[in-house]
Amino acid sequence: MSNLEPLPRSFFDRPTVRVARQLLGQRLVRIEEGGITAGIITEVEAYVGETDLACHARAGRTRRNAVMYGPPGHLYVYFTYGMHWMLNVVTEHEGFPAAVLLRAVWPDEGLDRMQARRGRADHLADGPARLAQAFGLKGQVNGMDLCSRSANLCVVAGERIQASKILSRPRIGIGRTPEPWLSVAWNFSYLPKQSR
DNA sequence: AGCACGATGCTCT
DNA sequence: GAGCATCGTGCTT
Repeated sequence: MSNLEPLPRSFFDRPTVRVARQLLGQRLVRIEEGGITAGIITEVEAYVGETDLACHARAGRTRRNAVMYGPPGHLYVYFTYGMHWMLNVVTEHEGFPAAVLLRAVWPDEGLDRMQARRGRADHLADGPARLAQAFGLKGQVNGMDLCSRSANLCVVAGERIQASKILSRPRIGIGRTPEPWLSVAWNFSYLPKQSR
């Protein structure tokens, strides 16, 4: 029986880069009527405030990014490239727009549901859009609270990843962003026991 | 293993 | 109208 205790809001109410690094190794869990879908978080990215020119909040508050300005521990979901949904967890105090993009998880429960939703048996959740599809999440869950007792989607404690095992790289897919934001190493990942 | 490209529609200027 | 926090396919090394 797996742990279903959500990480507390205080976990997310901290500097975004720290939250991002510490999300590695934790488990993303969705509770459905048909069962549990879950995986270990293996890749994330930090997007930090209006000064970060890769962050959706760079031009201030809009209808799309409003959730990022809200309290930490909520889900920020947006649509891109005409077909893909991205999942982010809001960080830092209310009023400061920042979030961590979930880019990959290592599936460890509910593989059958992920395979059905992905329409294939491999590459289930390695990539932000694949992850969202594997968990069956779209725009309708934008703004959801991941820290409430009754949340059917949350982050629960997994294993702690040693700092020496964490790889830092520039963020992916932000090609026209000016420096230094283009090159700052705010993509964090690690290799779980097995390889992809 | 790596690159090029098309799909497809929302958001903001 | 431009630009996208991407993915899958197909083709080349």
